[in-house]
Amino acid sequence: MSGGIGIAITSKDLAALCGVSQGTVDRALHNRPGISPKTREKILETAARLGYRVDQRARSLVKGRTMTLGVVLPDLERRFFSEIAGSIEDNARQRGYFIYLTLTRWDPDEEFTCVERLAGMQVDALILFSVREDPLYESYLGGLSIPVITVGNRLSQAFPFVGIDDYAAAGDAVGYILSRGYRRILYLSPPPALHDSENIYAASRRLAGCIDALRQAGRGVESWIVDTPDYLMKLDMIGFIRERRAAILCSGDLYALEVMYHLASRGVRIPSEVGVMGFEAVDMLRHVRPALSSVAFPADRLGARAVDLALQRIHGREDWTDAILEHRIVEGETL
Amino acid sequence: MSGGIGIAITSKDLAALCGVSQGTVDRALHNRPGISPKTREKILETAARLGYRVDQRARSLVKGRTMTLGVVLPDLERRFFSEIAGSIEDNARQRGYFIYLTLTRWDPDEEFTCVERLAGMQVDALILFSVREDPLYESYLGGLSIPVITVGNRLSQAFPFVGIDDYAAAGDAVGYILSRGYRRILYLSPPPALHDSENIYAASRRLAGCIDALRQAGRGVESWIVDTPDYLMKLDMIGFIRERRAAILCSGDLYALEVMYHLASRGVRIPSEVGVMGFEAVDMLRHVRPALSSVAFPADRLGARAVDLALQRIHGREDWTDAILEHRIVEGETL
DNA sequence: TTGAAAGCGCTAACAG
DNA sequence: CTGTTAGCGCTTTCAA
Repeated sequence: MSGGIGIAITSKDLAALCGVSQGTVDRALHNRPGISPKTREKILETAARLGYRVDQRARSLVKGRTMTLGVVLPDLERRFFSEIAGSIEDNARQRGYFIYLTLTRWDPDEEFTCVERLAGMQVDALILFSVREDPLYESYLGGLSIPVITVGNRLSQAFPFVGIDDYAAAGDAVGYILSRGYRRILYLSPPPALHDSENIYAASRRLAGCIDALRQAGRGVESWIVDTPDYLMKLDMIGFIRERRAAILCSGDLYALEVMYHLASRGVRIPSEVGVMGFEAVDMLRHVRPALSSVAFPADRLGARAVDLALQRIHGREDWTDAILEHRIVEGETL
Repeated sequence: MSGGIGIAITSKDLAALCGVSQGTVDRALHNRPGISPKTREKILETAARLGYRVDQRARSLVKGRTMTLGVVLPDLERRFFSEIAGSIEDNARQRGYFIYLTLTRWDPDEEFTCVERLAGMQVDALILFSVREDPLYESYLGGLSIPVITVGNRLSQAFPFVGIDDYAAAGDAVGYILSRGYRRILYLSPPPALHDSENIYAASRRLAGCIDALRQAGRGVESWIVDTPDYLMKLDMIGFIRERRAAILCSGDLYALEVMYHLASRGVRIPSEVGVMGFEAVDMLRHVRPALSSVAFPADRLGARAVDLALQRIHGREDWTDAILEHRIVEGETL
């Protein structure tokens, strides 16, 4: 035995071996009525003995459904994505669906390629975290013969969306920071879009939520926004920050870790001198000290809802509504 | 537009619309010889205009290859798995393959289900991190009509294996701990198999490597093995451990974090009182203090090699050899 | 250069 | 109860 030397057996083979027609074999295999117990028994027995397995792609050709969902994500590095991918897989498999997983690496062109190829594979629906922004692309997606569900990063009202309220989440984060007594707040935002074709919906909603919350906080609050890749250098205005207690709200836990690492190397103490808050609440970090204050998203439920929506649309239901699930402030030790 | 209302167009439609035969359409689409530039142009033009896309599953039926790889992993929680999944996806996609991702949740029965369903989908090869141990299962896998590549956890010599040398890695970890001056070492091992059907190859190799290295270290070294789920309680012999400097080698970074968290809550200082070492070297933890000493696996290269092997076997090459890639000690601040 | 026909493996509809 | 036929969408002969 050296792995994969077997020879596949077809329903036609089965028919020949049992001396019946293919139709009868089919009846036995999917125990449908209109077949005598004897013949069924015989067919089932030889099928089992020979390890017959129905060819799902042939089946899908006639059934018109492939029982697979196309999933398009930027990567699996960020815990949010691996969590949502896991959740989608779980839910899909439990309902008899497979998932084709494709990663775009944050490249809008790559995303198009992925979608195009998945469409060629005739997936029954698409679950898409889009990083692409482009009216033509949207009408292209709308013109596909399969339902498209967007997740995490909204594309347009035309497609069902599953995600959190990023605007409110950022606002709540700011609110939490304020409630901890900070009056000097810096928001570390992802850089603005490099190209027109980038979809930064979630990031811009967060930024807006942050700005508005800071504005509402009124005169007593000083604030900064940093959105450049050299943010660590920018933070070396920390001499300045250290003057009086300031807090840094980071648009992701990973950035928060980098910031904390950087601050630590500068001898800044957290949270006594500078407070830090993340965004995403990576599970693994629950075991790390100091525990990072953050905003948690229900990634597993997002994945479940995305699959729900996909299956609903597959089964022809047109009365979908977006699913905005609740975020949650995670109180840690860094504020 | 409301997402997925388009109607798919077939090569037959194309033929009718252009007033040619399906065969001619095919020649145009895959620019094969035997067609006049004119007709080709016309066909290509209408194909583009109508958004024709070849149905890959129909194509696969006649071609005999689905251009998809089945990937079976325990979960995506552990960074090692999400990293290897990402790497497999990257490499596969670059070579024109899709991946069906399935997760077993560490359940041997679930694993069988996944493999069985993937086989039904006629994937061209299987990349499998197996948690199942069972001679029947192995011969079942060997009897499949597709190649099986094992990754991370060896199944048997019958299947190509891509992984690291767990035995040596554990030995090196012990060696590193010794080199840091520790003479009292505790190894935190995953629990032994609960059922006969569990494949704990990697874990047992690590344990063996650890034991042998400790034995070789000789008389001057005291050691303990803990392999029960209540390991944190067991660690509360730390009053004892604290007597003289001891080190805890954990079979995974996550355990190491838990241990450190636990020790911290007991007021034990790391590494001055107790040293801790992990296994896996999760990338995100590079930004966490104290930086965890650990053993790194080249997950991305493992994924790449697994895809290589899969494609080689798909293309009929039988002269495979296992790919044992190098691990690396990551010097952190916890030892 | 093009068309017609057969077939991949399966299911569904209609006869018998 | 069972067989035959047609067809899913494509590719691949083999004729014309």
